[in-house]
Amino acid sequence: MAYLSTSESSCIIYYNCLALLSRHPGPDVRSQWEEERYPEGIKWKFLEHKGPVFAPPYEPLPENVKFYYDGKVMKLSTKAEEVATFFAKMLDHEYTTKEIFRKNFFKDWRKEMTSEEKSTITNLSKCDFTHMSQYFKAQSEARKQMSKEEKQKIKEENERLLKEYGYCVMDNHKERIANFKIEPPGLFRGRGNHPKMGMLKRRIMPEDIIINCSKDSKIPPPPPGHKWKEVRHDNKVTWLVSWTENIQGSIKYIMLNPSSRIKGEKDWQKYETARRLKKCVDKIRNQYREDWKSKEMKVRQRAVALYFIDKLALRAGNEKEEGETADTVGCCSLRVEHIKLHPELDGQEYVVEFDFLGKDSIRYYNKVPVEKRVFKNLQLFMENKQPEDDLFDRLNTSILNKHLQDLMEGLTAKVFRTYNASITLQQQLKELTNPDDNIPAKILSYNRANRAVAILCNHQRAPPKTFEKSMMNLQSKVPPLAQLLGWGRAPSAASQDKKKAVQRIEEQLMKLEVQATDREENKQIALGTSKLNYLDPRISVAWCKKWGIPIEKIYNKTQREKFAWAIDMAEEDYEF
DNA sequence: GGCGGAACTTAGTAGAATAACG
DNA sequence: CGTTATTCTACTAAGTTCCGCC
Repeated sequence: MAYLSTSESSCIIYYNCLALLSRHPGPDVRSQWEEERYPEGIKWKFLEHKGPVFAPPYEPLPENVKFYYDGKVMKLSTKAEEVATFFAKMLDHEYTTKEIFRKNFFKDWRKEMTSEEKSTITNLSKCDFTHMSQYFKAQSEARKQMSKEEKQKIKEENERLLKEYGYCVMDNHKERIANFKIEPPGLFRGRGNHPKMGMLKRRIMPEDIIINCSKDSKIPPPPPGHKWKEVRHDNKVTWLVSWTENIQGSIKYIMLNPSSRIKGEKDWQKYETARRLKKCVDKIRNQYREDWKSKEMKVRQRAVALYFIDKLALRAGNEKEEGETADTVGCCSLRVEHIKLHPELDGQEYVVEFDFLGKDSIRYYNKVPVEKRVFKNLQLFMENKQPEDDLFDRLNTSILNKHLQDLMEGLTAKVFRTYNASITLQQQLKELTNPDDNIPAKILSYNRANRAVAILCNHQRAPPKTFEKSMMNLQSKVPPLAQLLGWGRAPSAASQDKKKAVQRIEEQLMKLEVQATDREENKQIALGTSKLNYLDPRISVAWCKKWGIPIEKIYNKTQREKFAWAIDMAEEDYEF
């Protein structure tokens, strides 16, 4: 078959094949196609790459850059100095004032010291890193001031590195690697109130590295004088390189770029699963509403949790090991203290007030009117419990997902987020797009639809530091234009040229207003995450085709590469 | 079921690159 | 053309899911 072709053009054939399938997205067709290519969990047949790029070795500080302990100059050993520089580089950051950060840092730093240093340096507060810090600031300033030629040289070196290490060959396709550089050593910066913040992330050596590639490929050589930890040939996984990180003891991977076949296919599959949910979501909703009445507490809890996941797009919420990570929760791990019940609030009945920290310690705050049965169940679940007790004490993600699997093949909690995000975009686009609008106004509508999803998924960002100023700048452009318009309108018998000029200015003015509105509404909302991970790109592609919007207005270059499959397959009548 | 490990997706942010401005 | 605002990319942390073992 065409898509098994090994020729250079097979990439195009592959996409065409996807396009063909998209018009007949039956499960048999796809599994047939997948089986042909990769029987039972086989991810590739050939994989060749150059291995990772290691962090540059530590360069000791120049002699004249001093570290002071208790007011006196102290020369540090190379190892201790390196760790000290990590701290010095973060001196301006709030992190370095936090008790936990300082405690963790100091403990790990001491491990790198010589016994002499260890006996001298016993109090972090007596350490003076300011000179080191100033040196680094000067360095980064100097980097900014570099000449064009010097900057060009660095750029070329980066390009060389990318060219040599940034690509691999997987099944006859040259693919871009997402992260071919090994994470450099430094101080761990967790998000939120992380118990391990400030700990030393150690330097990764070739001896830590597991290489994964095919037997018949050219195996990447370790750096001279070094050995890999292991070379394996596991084609049931997609990663090229892995190592174990020392903070949480978890495994890190080097994998392919989102533009790669293997990621694109998976992404497509994800949206197909969400579309299958669309077909049975009504039935599932009826089912969980029935389950609210169940005799079994476990079933009731499951049904209420699922209602939250569906209605509020909450994450599943796995249990976490206490003291290992920041205290954050998702649906199944909600505690009594995270919700407040209001039989009546602001004229609404049965309101649940949510207030908890979710992924990345982003706060979820929401007041939601729920159905009476849900409310009564919640009261029941909270009876005789302490604030720190689990709300759903008979439930976890594994129980929930097992149940979901029974309702639909491939259904898990996160599919609801994908489904609700994508269906919301589609609905909002239908509702908000005004056919008579010009392109900028239509794009504003698109962004608003996107924003509705971001709000649903609680995708927040810190307001940009220059937000107020940039708003002012934008506003200040309006009066001169308006004035110009006032002049242009005055003569009653305006020439053809003048009319055109007026029209142009009106357009500019309108564009400006649209821009200002968009920016204001976007202050604390991050659109990127939903765009990249939750919205079926075919919805956006179809919308662009339908309204004659250039796809570049919606997706930048990287995004177009990631969504190449969708851009190729979706027609203007695509329905999620 | 409970647990730990492995693999993979999803997440916000810092800083680089690029565009807009004067 | 240099400076500043905005956009994009790289980075890596933090989730979810699945699987094998007891």
